Amino acid sequence: MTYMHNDSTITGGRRPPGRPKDMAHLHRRREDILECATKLFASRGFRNTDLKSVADQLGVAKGTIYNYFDTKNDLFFACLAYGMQRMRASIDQETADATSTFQLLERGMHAYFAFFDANPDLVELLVQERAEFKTRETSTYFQHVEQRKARWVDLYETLRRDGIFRDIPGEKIFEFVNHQVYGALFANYFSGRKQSLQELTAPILDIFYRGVLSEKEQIQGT
Amino acid sequence: MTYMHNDSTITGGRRPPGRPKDMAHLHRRREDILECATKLFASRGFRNTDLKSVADQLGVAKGTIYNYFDTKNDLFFACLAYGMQRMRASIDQETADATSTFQLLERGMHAYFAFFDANPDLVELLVQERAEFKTRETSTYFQHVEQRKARWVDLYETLRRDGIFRDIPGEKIFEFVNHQVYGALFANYFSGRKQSLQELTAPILDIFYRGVLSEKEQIQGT
Amino acid sequence: MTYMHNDSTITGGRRPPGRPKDMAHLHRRREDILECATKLFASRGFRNTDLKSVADQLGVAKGTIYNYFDTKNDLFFACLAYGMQRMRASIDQETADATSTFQLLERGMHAYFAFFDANPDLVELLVQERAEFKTRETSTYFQHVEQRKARWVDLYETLRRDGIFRDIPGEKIFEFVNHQVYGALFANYFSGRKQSLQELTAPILDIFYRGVLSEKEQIQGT
Amino acid sequence: MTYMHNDSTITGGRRPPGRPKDMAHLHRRREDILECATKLFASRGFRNTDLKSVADQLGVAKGTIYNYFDTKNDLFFACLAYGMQRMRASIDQETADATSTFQLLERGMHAYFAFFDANPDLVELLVQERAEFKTRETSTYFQHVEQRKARWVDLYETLRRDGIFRDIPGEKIFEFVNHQVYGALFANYFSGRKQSLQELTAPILDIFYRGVLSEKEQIQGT
DNA sequence: AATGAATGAGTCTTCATTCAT
DNA sequence: AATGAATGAAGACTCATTCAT
Repeated sequence: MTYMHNDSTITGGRRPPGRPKDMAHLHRRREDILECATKLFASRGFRNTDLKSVADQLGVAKGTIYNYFDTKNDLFFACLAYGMQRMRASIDQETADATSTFQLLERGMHAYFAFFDANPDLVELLVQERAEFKTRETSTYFQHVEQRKARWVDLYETLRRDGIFRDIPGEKIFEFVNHQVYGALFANYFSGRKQSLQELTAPILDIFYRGVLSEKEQIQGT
Repeated sequence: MTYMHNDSTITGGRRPPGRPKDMAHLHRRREDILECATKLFASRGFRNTDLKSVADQLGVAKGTIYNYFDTKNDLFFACLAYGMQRMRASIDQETADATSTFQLLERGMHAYFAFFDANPDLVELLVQERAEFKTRETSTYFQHVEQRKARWVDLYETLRRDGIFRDIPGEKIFEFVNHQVYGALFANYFSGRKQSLQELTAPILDIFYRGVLSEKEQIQGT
Repeated sequence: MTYMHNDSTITGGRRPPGRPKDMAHLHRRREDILECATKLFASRGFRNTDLKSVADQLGVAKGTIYNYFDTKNDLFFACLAYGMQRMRASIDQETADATSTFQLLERGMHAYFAFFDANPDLVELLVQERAEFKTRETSTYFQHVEQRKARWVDLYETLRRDGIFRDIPGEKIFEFVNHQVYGALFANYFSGRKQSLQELTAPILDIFYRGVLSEKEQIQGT
Repeated sequence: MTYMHNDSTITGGRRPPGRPKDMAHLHRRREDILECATKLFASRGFRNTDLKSVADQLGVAKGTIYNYFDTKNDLFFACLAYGMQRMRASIDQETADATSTFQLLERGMHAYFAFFDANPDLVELLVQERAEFKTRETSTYFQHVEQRKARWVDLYETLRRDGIFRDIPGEKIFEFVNHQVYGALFANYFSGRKQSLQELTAPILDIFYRGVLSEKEQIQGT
């Protein structure tokens, strides 16, 4: 039974009773929580981060966090989604106005590395996700990869048809690039030294395009 | 009390009082625990695995585990070390009698992939390590990589001096291969589909050696 | 701040400054809250009902409830009082114009059962009260019983003096009836089957008046 | 994989390894917990009793309780079952060697009241059960009642056939007695005064057998 | 060496209540 | 008067570790 004696004729039906919601405030706070939690999840690990410490860090009560996220797990996945969304936005923006195929490839890889140079916490979150939530079908990250896959495979196939790429299936090439990029990302993360990823773009593309064998060897190898 | 190498040389080889220790039994049980714990840590995650379940799985009491390993952390790191040791042994054996540089490279990569095809649990352990023990300087895996690094870099430098590889620093090449291999490993793990890694060896080496650009393009690109 | 009788006599009947309070509205809303809370307390239990759900059900904010009742406990006791008051009114009305002693007894019992047939929630509230507020001296319900006791005992004593009832203390008879009625009420509640209580009046009074022994046995028993 | 190197041939397969279980101790402790928890649940209510206080009362750690009962709910239901089992045992014993129908009725009622005089906590538990666990089909107590019902109805029917009871369905009589007894129990509980229930047996049976009307009235009433 | 009962610190989560607007 | 975000105390439950037998 809903309360019905709300005499809306008085206000002409325009304004609801009570204090109006401050949407901006809610949105801002939600993001504050996401950013703070991301930082802590990343630096201490999901299981070693208790919500009390997130709240303390924010100068907020524990209960407040629960006003924005139902459970600790939910908060974690929201951090993940928030990070992934920013990643997508960042890469899309960087690659939007590429004028050539090669430029697209270079910008894509560069944008990817640049984003993670600036947001290493997201790598940590991806690792945490896999470590703690084993039951999940696919990781958030790979859902993203799958979504973008077709686009890249098409690109590679075009280059192959045009005789620019050798006769290698686009899918294989995609896999190769994907592994390279992914490996660089995680190797950097796992090795503990936080070097710049962006700088890898050029050397990676060099080998990717031309291989390591000298000209002489390539001819012999044929 | 952790199980350690019971240095019988201390007693000068004379038989100590009491029932003689059944070293084989102790050693065997230690490995049983390691194998069982590895499986559970890998499938459920470190934090989601309680020692009670390890003990139950072994048909042993919880206290028994503590006779072999001081803490849960110790057990985890012992699992990791046990896995890494087996990985090293496996790869070393496969690459021992390579007769050419190219064969060494191929066998090395193949041995690596073959090992993880057969022991996917170790990948999980490496991820768990990074997820839970953030304070550790370097991950167990990268300690291994660093140890072997010089050897490979030397190899690449030789090939470069001999004019077989292009004029790319051995270190860069090492990094490239390392990322590729590492990326393949974790991509496979994170994506959830358990495909064969071994099959990747050939296509990876193909691109690694010759790049993706067609002959025509390579010449133009010069 | 709890809603209370706004004693307008204090201001001498002169109109207070500001917008005049819409007493009817306040009163009506107060009853809405009581009715909604009663339903939820009854169906979920006091401790399993949070004020948020009461507010939601009413389509009102949580804070609004606190404008009418100081605490959750207060709200509960108000529900109880509201229910008891309605019970008393209902029974008093039904028994007001009884013309004979027997009719009074029958109508009393019938009115009692009829009320709880129509308002099973109140039984739940009485149980909740006892379950949660152990410190309270007597239960709300038994305060009521005690208030009415003298009246019934007097009645029974009269019947006894008049030789209509056997030589049993009025208090004993009262207790017997009370237990019977009370037992019927709670047995029905506890057993889970919601049968009609009203139908019990006739069979109960039959045994109450004449006992179960056959005429023959009664004589022998003497 | 279960641990299999347990060389049972050494011990001839007779004794399991490790400290043998002290069954008596476990059983005793379980009952200690049940008794202590029953007391606290009864005096403070289920929701107002935290397991820490049960543990403290027992001079035991909180975790210990969880070694014996999986959840707080489980502990509660175990208390309930424990109490009901003792009730059944007590009543069965008292009524076992009754030589006549009347004796059986009297002893049954007396045993019932005597048990609850000695174990008032069980009444509280029954109320708590109904208050907190609304979803449960039937209350533990009424499951018991239903089990015993047939026996009593048969008895009453026999007395009716033999002309000892009036022509009232056994079921009705059972219901009447049940309500009386149940009402006495809960009225006593709810009213707060802890009077003796046993003393009620005689007056209840008196009215139950012969009714309240005087001989004269009974004849007229016919 | 093996056992498993006991321990208790650590955390997530709930929800009555407050109060600025 | 109404609103609902913020608060923080309270409590159920987990599990690594200890230790007497």
